[in-house]
Amino acid sequence: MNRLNRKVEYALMALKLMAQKRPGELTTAKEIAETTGSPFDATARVLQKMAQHKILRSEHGAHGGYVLVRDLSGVSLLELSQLILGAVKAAKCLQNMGDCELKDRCNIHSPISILNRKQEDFYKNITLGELLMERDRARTREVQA
Amino acid sequence: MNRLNRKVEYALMALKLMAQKRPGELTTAKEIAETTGSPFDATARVLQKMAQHKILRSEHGAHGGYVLVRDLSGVSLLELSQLILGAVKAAKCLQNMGDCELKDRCNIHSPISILNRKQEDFYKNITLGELLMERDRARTREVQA
DNA sequence: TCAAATACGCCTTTTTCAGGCGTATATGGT
DNA sequence: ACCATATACGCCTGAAAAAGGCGTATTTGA
Ligand code: SF4
Ligand code: SF4
Repeated sequence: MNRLNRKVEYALMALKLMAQKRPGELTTAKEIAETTGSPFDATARVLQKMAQHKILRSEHGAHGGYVLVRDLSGVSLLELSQLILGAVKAAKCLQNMGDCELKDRCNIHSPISILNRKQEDFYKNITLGELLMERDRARTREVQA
Repeated sequence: MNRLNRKVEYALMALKLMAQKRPGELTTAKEIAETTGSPFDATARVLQKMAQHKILRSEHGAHGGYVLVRDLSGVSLLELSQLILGAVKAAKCLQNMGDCELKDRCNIHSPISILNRKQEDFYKNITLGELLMERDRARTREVQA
């Protein structure tokens, strides 16, 4: 249904790259942008956001960079999206400071709120660990197909 | 995560309204737009789309209108979204005719495709019936909380 | 002192979303 | 026959959101 935000994609690419490194090894925004092809500025911004939220640790100055400090199996896709995008709800009226001009005549408030809850549960249960570290996912998919 | 498209909201409002009527009773786009406060044109368009896909039946001319012809418990939110929005995938590269400029260097193809599949499954399992006909949903929620 | 890196705010461009307009067509009432 | 009221549909414009570039400050190792 919904297309993944580009910034979230950049974050996932960066995390995937960093997860493949030796523990403690630093990665620069430049390196990430160059290997993935993503724009430097946008990449740098999501790295900063993730550092603020303690998913990464940043080191300033020359030979600086970022390093993964949280176990990705403990980070949900919901958390990642929220820290990058801010809380995104299923409808305007649920959003923080959201004012929908239909709010008085609207007849789907409770369906929308139910859906919102289900969506949050769904994304909360997808961890970046399981998403990015697909070991023998190929085999699994063949079996399912 | 993702905000529901406005057209889909209009469709849900219309369906909810029509589901509350006597079986076979016609509802006009004008009535729906006026009672829900949604813009007439946008509402009319989603009604036409739903009629094309045989969720509604339309009657032309004076005293015309729309009537629900499918059991909403057999219609998924995925189906509704697809017929209104067209197939929407989790990323550009999965979209029909989608060309992502990163596709060769991108390192999250398979995570994205896994996510896409999960999302589709999720929305496929939400029926409009369960979403719109919330009988004693209030009680249910209290118990869960 | 310089080079390389993070940090951050602002701005423009691009793309998508939302919705209005015009017009054709169908149909029942008068 | 004519008109009022509906659906059907394509096109176009304006608003909103997404995407991303620019400038600059700060940190730090060589
Ligand atoms: S339309 Fe109804 S549900 Fe959607 S945002 Fe406005 S009030 Fe909330
Ligand atoms: S970034 Fe990777 S996943 Fe996202 S669209 Fe481009 S290719 Fe597909």
